[in-house]
Amino acid sequence: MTVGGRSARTERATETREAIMTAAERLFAENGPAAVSSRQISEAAGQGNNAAVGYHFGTKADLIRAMLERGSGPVERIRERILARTGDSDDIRDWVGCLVRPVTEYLDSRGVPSWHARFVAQVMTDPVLRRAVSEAALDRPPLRRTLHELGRRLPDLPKRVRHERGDMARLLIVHTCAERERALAEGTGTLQPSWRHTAMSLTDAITGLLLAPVTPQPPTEREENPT
Amino acid sequence: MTVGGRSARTERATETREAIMTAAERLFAENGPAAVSSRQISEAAGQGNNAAVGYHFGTKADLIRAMLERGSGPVERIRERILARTGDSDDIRDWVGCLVRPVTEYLDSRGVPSWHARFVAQVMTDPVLRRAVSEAALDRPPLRRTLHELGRRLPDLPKRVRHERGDMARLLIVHTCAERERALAEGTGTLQPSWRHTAMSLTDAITGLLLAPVTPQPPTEREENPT
DNA sequence: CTGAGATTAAGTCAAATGCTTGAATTAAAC
DNA sequence: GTTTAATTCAAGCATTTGACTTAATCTCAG
Repeated sequence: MTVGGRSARTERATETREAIMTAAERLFAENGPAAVSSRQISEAAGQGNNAAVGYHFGTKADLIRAMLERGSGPVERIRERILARTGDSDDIRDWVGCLVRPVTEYLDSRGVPSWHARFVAQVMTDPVLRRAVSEAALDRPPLRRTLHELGRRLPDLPKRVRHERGDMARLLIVHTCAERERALAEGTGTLQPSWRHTAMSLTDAITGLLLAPVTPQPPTEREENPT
Repeated sequence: MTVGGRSARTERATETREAIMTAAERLFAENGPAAVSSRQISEAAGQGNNAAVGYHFGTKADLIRAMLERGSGPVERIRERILARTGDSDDIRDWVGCLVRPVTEYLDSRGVPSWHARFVAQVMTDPVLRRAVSEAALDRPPLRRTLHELGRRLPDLPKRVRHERGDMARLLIVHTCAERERALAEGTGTLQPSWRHTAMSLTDAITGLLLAPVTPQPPTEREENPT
């Protein structure tokens, strides 16, 4: 029966796809996406077939898109759960937490070592891959709602400043998590850099960042010389 | 005369080296360091010799190190100038400016389009290249002094928190500048995302980040249930 | 139980890459 | 004016890569 598409054949294929994505995540995180060939990924996934990536995903960019999808699903589910528990709190930190915690808790759930944060950071930084992220990870309803609710509770900033600081918060979450993940994997941190602690640090920092006073723009361009 | 080592021959070589680094900066920023071959760089630099990179720099990692050096020199010189003008101000924003402005002003001096910020961001994110950055860009005396003076004026944070937030500030500067540089190059920004404006935004944000209140650590691990 | 379609295995091939080599060019040194 | 060393050029080599092809294996509907 093809009920639910769960035939043994599609299941086998799904296992292979998962194996490929898991292997790719590690290889990408360790070497950078551009430095890893589809061949290597297929081999690392235990597939004698060196064209397995091509067969199951198409191009390497397609594989990366699928990997981003795989991650953003669980993250958004966690966000929905936290969002529900947050209700209509007026504490800005709660809403920043809705931004941060889904990511850290997902990474926590992946155990140590995890590779996903480093993988995402690399993809986001790559000039040709970066656009795949916005399509896959941004524009999810729970995230949009979080941003909306957070925005309503922020002191009224100029639109432009709000946008800039949103970008900075995003950069901070992605890259800080990547660094923590590395520290966690290498066991380098002298102190426990747990994901719970990381979430708290990030929440503190981003809250401060969003609430920071805005230096008024000089109306026109002037050379710096504030006497 | 070999006075000052400025013979015509070494000068020619220096020109070639500069041409290679300039071409590499653009290619790296546009495609990512791993996706660009030494051959391509040599060709883009106008060298008929496809081995020019190898001859002048050695491996690609050596080239990247040289490129980082080339950038960090001017940046640190600007920092010294700003540092001198800052004197012993007690305004934290002034000291954060000593962190931010050398970078933005250097990028400003490179005109539009520039590629250096994107190049550095990529190198910093690459798992194998990243260590080259710390050696080349960090550990410069003016930067160390800035961090020291800034630290003295910060409210006393736990050592660990201070370190974490320093890392975040660094991430923020590097990646925000990279994004602005891209926006500037693409002319995408609906509003003027000038480097002066970027410096101000970053200074505001980082100041807020550094001064943010610290949520006290729970002494032991507890499950989240803040009711 | 059998055949069709899906999946995996194994190998081929042209193009690209890093590295090396030797010849040609150039300008300083004698 | 010849020698010498630094630099540039052009080609070659072993390896890798992505795309493609062919064959073997597996699943399951009829």
